[in-house]
Amino acid sequence: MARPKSFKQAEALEKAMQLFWEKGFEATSIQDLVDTIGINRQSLYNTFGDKKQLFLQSLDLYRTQGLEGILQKLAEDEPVQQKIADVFRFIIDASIHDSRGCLIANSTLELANHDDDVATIVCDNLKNYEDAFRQVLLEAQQKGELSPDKNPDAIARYLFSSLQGIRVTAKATNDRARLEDIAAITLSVLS
Amino acid sequence: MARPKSFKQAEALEKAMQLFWEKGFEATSIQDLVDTIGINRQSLYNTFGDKKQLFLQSLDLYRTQGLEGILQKLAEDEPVQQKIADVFRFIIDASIHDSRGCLIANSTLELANHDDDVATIVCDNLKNYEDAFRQVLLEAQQKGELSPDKNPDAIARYLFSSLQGIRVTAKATNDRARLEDIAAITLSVLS
DNA sequence: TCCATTCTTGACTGGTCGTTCCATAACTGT
DNA sequence: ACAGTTATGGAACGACCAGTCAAGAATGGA
Repeated sequence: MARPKSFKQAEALEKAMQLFWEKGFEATSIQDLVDTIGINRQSLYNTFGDKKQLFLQSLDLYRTQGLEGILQKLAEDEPVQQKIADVFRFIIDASIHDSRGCLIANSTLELANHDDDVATIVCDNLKNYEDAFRQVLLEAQQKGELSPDKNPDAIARYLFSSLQGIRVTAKATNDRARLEDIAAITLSVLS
Repeated sequence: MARPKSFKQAEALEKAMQLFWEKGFEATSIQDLVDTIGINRQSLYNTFGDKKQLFLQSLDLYRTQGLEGILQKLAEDEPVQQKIADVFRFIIDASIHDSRGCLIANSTLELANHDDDVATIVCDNLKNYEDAFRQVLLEAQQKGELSPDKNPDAIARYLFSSLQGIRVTAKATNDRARLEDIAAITLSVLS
């Protein structure tokens, strides 16, 4: 039919995502992307559209990957409090080993109040995480692992907000013990 | 001795800070600053140095102003839990009325892992807030308003981290009730 | 084999970036 | 009134920005 692409689109998008994650939207130039992805400028435009479209696709890829990881942890056959603690431990590990933090959070603060498309993805992400936590908390109440006095809706929001806080705090301190202190107190409201 | 400036330096810095707060560091151009501040390009360079120096001065101005506001609230002659609740209510109000969020948090995620000067200010800010909370929590323990079982150090860290989380969450939802739910659960660990 | 289609290449666009130069204006102390 | 000093204004710098163009290369189907 026609000449095939000389690169894999999924791999290229992954590289773009990594670079946006490293540098942020504004600080990443098309030239940076061309160099990092290793494809030609025009191929980039043909495949992904302009810079903002490529960014949105990168952001959505990150969101999907991240959510998937969390959902897996929450689907384990373990006590709910332990599963949620695992999620917090995972985020703390990630924050310490990777100074880029969270691409969603970075993009939220950089762009969400000026760009509706970014705001939509950010909002979806919030909703997905809160839903995941809420569902697991409801199950916990059914199993008797969580007091029926607690409000799963509100706690789900609280947990997500706490995770965001930890990610921001982690950029100001690399002290794992401090972050674990925060997580421990956060999780104490579950018992 | 020489020709005096035709503008007030403090006012110019305030305007620069407002603009950086609105747009972020990368998205703010020197031309934007010249237009917004209303002074000549060369005067800007003479007075504040280059773009990054001006940004650092703006960031430090914001940090000082913000900290002062919080310290005032924590110095009131009221029960400690109420004072801390006031701080949270204040942050929620600010987050809802001002979509720019927190300049420190914005700068943390945009720049802290690439710029040591920004990281230093961000780190100082963390320390100042944690110190303020810790001191107030220690006083609370002395007055019997807070259980001696609690660890003021860890709770101080936890409170600051929670505030950051709320500021990030507020960019994804403008629903005041949700943010107040989060604050209520956060503060429940004090009692 | 040849055509239609798509991908790749590299030069190129107009515009904007942060920063600097230099001539001139305006002020103070003498 | 003059000298010394600093502020101002506007033009200019080279570098880089996001995005486009046209020509050639490579493929699959007929």
